[in-house]
Amino acid sequence: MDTKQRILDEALTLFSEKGYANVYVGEIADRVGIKAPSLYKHYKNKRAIFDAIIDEMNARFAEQAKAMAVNGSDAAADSAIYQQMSEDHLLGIGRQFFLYFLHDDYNRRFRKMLTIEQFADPELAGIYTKLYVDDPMLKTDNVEIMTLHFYAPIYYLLTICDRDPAREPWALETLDAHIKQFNRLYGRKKK
Amino acid sequence: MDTKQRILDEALTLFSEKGYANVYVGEIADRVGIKAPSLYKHYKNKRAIFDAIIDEMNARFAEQAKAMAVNGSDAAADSAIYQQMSEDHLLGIGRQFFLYFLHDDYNRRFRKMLTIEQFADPELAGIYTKLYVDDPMLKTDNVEIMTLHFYAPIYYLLTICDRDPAREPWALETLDAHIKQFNRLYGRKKK
DNA sequence: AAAACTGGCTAATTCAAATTAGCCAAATTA
DNA sequence: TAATTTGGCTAATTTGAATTAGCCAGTTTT
Repeated sequence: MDTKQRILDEALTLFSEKGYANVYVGEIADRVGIKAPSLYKHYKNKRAIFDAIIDEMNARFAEQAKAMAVNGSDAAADSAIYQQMSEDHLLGIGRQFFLYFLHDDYNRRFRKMLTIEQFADPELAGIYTKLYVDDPMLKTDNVEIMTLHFYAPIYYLLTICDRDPAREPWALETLDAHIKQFNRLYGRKKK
Repeated sequence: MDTKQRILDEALTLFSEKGYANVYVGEIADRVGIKAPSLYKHYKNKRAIFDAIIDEMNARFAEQAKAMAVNGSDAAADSAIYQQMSEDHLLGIGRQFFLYFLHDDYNRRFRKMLTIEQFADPELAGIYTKLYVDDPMLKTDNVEIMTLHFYAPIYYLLTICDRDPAREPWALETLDAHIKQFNRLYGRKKK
C-alpha cells in the first residue's frame, strides 16, 4: 500500500475511534511513519483526507452492492423466497450478513465514523441512511414489515457490538435465536 | 432557569448537534447571553460542563425509570401481559414510548450527544447501552427474543428519525404496521 | 547526465480557542 | 450599612494544532 493510501487507512481508523475533530494530523502522520508536514504532499489539508475517505467508500459500496445482490427488486418474489427458505439457510444468511458488516475492517470503521459524524453534516446523514436503511430494506408493502422484523434486530445487535465488542458472543446467540423465531413466525404462512 | 442551568441546557443542545469537540465555549456563552469568560464563574472548564450534563441525566433517568415501570421484573408475567393485550393497547404503548423518546427534548438531545461521543469514552458507551439496551430489554429466556422483536424496530426507527426528522410520518406509519404485525404474530399463542 | 519531480524533513508561522487576570456593580449577608 | 459574595465584563495570556517555507536526497524523465 503506498503512502497516500496508508494515510487514508490510518485516518479512517482514527476518525472511527475518536471522530474527525479529535484526531490531529500529527497522529495520522505518526501512524503512517512520517511527519505531519509530509501529509501535505499528498492531501491539500485535513478535510481533504476526510473527503477522500468518503469518495473511496462510495466506490467500494457501489461494488459491494452488486456482490450482495441478495435482495432483488421484486418484493413479491423475495417474500416467497423468505417463506420457502429453510431455517438453516436463513440462519446462514443472517450470520453471514451480520459477521461481514461487523468484522469487515472497512465496513466497521466506516460505519463508526459515520455514526460519530452523521449529525454534523447532512450529506453524511444521507450516506448513513442510504447504506444502513435504504439499501438493505425492500420497498414494497407487506414485505416491508417482514423485512423490518428481520433486519432491525440485526442492525440493533450491530450497534451494540460496535459499542461493546465483548458482547459479540451474546449477540451471536441472540441473533440465532432471533432468526429461529423469525422463521417460526413467518415460515408457515399460506398465502 | 438560572444561568448555571441555562449553560447546561445550551451546551447540551450544541453538543448534540456538533459533538463536544466542535463546540466552542464562546458559542455556549453566546446562546446563554454572556461572554465566554463568565462561564468560568459557573464551571471549572469546558469538560466540567459536559460532566455536569452526564450527572444531571443520570439523575433524570433514575426518576424516569420509576415512572416508566411498564416492564416489571417477572418475565413470565410480562409475556402473558403482552399476549393478552389488545392490539389497540399495544399500539398505544408503542406509540407513546416512541414519541416520548423522540420528542422529549432532554431525551432527544442526550441520545444524540451519546451517539456522537460513545466511541470516544467507554463510560459513555456504557451509559448508552444501559439506557437503550439493558433498561428496555427484559432479561429472561423466551421473552428476550419477543422483546427484541418488539423493541429493535422501534429503536431502529428512532435512529432514523434522529438523522432525518422528515421521515417521522413514515416512521409512524411503519411503527403502526410493525406493531400490528407483532400482535398478529404473537397474539394468538397458546402456551 | 542534466533537469525536473517526488516525497520526505526541520523550523517557522498562523490562528483559533481555552483559560486566566483583574476590574466592577449589583445583590446578599452580617 | 458596611463587608462580602456573586456573576458579569474587557483585556491579556497560553496553548496547541494546522499549515507554510524552504531545504534536500533519491528517482524519473528528457
